[in-house]
Amino acid sequence: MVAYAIMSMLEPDYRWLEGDVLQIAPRILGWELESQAGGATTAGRIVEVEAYHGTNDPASHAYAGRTPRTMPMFDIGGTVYVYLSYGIHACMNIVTGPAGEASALLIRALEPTQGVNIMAQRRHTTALAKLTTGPGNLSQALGITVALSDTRLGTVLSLRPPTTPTPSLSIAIGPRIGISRATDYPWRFSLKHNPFVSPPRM
DNA sequence: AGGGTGATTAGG
DNA sequence: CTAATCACCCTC
Repeated sequence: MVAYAIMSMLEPDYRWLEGDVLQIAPRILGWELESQAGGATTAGRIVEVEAYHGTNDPASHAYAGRTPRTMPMFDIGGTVYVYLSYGIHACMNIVTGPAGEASALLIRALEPTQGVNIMAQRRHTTALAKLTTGPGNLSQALGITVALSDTRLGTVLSLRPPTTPTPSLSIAIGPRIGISRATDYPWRFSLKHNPFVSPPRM
């Protein structure tokens, strides 16, 4: 009992990520994504995500079934899935749902909260607006690489809840960006009027 | 609007 | 082995 209480304090509870990805997507806005990668603490509030809905979503990497790369997507909610895009950009996803479902949220933009100087060094710019906007850019800022794929939230990467809940009226919903299939699904979620959301803003 | 960049995947 | 395809980003 005591051991369980201590474990609960040390390990944040990510079981809420085992639900439906389309329910979780708006809820995760406002949460802080914190990284200990590279021996420094960097973090930002999540302001934009896209939902990828398992093996039935033509735009999802899981659509083709289980492959070596996408294996983490088939693990339980709270697993981290990072893939390399166009040979350059590491893009980070948080897996949702039960094991076998392969749904995930692509983190598309953050509002910087911790380690701004380090992020500026890694991004080779001091422009705050360019640090953590776009999935490849935020990974570079937080030191996220494909080496972190198939890890679990609560190790190198972790989530911290928002201080105030996000009103549903302040959430914009629209089609996903940069895909060639299922382009009409309204599965992109962002905070309205937030300057760190990637273009096109909604 | 166009191109760099290289892993990943299916197909021969 | 080859070739196509990319859940991107920067510069022009």
